[in-house]
Amino acid sequence: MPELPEVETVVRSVAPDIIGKTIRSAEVLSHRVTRGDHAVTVSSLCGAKIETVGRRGKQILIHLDRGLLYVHLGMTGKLLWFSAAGEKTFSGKHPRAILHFDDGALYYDDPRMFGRFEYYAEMPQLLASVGPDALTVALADFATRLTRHRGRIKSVLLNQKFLGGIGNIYADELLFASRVHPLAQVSRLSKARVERMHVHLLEILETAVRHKGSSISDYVDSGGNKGSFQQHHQVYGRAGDPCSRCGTPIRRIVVAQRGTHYCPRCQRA
DNA sequence: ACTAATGTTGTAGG
DNA sequence: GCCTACAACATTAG
Repeated sequence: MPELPEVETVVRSVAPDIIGKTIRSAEVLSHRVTRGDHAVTVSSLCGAKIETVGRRGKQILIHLDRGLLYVHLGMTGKLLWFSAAGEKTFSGKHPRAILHFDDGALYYDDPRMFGRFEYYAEMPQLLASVGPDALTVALADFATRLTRHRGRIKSVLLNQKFLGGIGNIYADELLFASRVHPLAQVSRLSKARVERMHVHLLEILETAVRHKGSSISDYVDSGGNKGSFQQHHQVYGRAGDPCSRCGTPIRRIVVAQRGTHYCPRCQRA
């Protein structure tokens, strides 16, 4: 569900719901999503005030006046805000954690439970291993970091240690826009090709954020609203469809255990 | 019944 | 250590 544009959209939508508010009570319902001692998590969260809501790659960082709430949406995680005033939005069917405020409640809903919802008294090391954010990385940084990785470009793009935030959808869309074959070896990419990839990376992510992300199956923001960038996908989920550039059918292969979509004519090996 | 799904982690082998 | 492939995690939808 969530790559950088979706996570950014969630952060932007949930921030005004909770910033400056105090958690009155907390419920933790899953031992998989929230690890450690649930009683400690609940007692730590109770009475804490939300100061800021931020993001690094796909990681959501909710800073409290005492510690940090770390949220990763995994594949199917959602943060849903329920206003006590009424206007019910989206009813999650798999709540894994709930924060109650005076004027509403924030639900962490996640059917597959691949996500995380964890409290840390101190800044965790989780963040250290994630590379710079893909939305703001400078060309020089992008190019330098690329040379430190080897293997297939698609695999490297999915590696969060390289850049934070790119997932399966945006990796495929970026490679199509840049006309790079997903199996291309990173070491063989020309300087011009790398520059082109950097331009398209920022362009695609910014556009996707403007469209509030891609709603492929059930992704929604904290108000239950879907994104619309899926309407602009050129290759992702379009196997067999004609390429928008040349008309050749889009092909689907598996790379790094992920479905990978590309145009065999526009993206030569 | 079978397959694939927006993600990450651990294991084994090269 | 880095890379690849594979399995695993748990659930839903086509």
